[in-house]
Amino acid sequence: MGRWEPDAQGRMARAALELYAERGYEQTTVQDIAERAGVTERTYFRYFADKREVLFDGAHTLERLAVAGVAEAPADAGPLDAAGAGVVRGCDALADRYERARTRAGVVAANPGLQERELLKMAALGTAVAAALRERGVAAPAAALAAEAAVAAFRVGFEAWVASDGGRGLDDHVRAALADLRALAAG
Amino acid sequence: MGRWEPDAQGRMARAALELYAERGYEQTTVQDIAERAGVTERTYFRYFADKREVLFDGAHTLERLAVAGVAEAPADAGPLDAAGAGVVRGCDALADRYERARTRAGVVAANPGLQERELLKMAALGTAVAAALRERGVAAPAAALAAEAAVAAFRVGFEAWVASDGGRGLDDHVRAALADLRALAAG
DNA sequence: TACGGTGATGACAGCGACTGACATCACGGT
DNA sequence: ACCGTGATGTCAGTCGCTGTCATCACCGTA
Repeated sequence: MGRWEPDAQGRMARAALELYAERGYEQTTVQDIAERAGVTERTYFRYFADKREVLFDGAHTLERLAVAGVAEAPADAGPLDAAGAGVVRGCDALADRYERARTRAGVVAANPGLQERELLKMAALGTAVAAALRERGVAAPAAALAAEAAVAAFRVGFEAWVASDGGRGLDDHVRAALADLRALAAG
Repeated sequence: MGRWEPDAQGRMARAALELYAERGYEQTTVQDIAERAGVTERTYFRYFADKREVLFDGAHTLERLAVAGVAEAPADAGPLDAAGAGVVRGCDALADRYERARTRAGVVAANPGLQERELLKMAALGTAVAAALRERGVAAPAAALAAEAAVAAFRVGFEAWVASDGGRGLDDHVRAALADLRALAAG
């Protein structure tokens, strides 16, 4: 693999997921990833902030979709409805990547450090959704709570999805979690 | 400070918070903390797993209180009520430490790495509360969602507390967030 | 008092994550 | 053929973190 092969970032992301899944996150060095991708360690750190970030380069897409979903929710939808519409829209970012999502979820579940990063991304998603809600005129505290609740439902739905056989879509699971949440709060 | 002065852990925790607040987390080395506490770097890592953990040694107390609060909630309380009672009970762990909590919150807010750790602790709190709810006979999915929601309310309440002048107690803010959450879900 | 066991600490070497500085390379335009 | 530009390689260095072993203070016991 030459020095100027295209898609260095994609090669590194794939190499990292493979290695993390094969031998574990801690047993993989950044140099291992760089070698498999045909670059040097220094180049890795030009694309990814640290050893973990390579697993989270799709987070931005998810966030962008969710914000769009909130903005385009019906005008008469309440805060929780709008936030729910956002995270359901975000599901499009992962819809056709069930296998990869499953592998990745297994890697993350096996390492607390990676869980930390995932939680930070989810928190950022919540912040973005909350901002989108305020854009709709929702008051700040209600926006924060509705966003947090919707993101919690997304997480629960995501976990159910990767634990399933993939027969139903991620969005189905997330919608079910949102419905559960409403039932809970009412009870 | 001699080699065998008592309360090495407490000294290190105080030194770390001071240094993180004075010059920032990244500008502080573990050796700086160890020196101010009168120990060596190696001793630091015998008490704390890493450079961040020194700010989170109270998390266990919070978790234990919350679990007790859930277990002792009225038998006829719903899942969200019981989870809410848990996080309200957890407030006792911080009730008389407003100043320290404020300083610590500022340090954490200034560093994404510390936010990650805080999120992990909150997730662990949610897991523990969910387990306590299942102990009460709540079904697994409902327990997870109720716990997540209650922890979200705790976080919102905590943020309001440290942003306030400390006139009202942390538990007041958390109770208000829980009430907001109910109103939201109903709307 | 002398002695030995025990737990905490210090000293040291080493790996790996991450960064800054500078050289080098491929490519496109002139 | 030349040059500017951006991506990459090379190198040195700091810091987080760990394993290993020696050392120290304390405590019980003879």
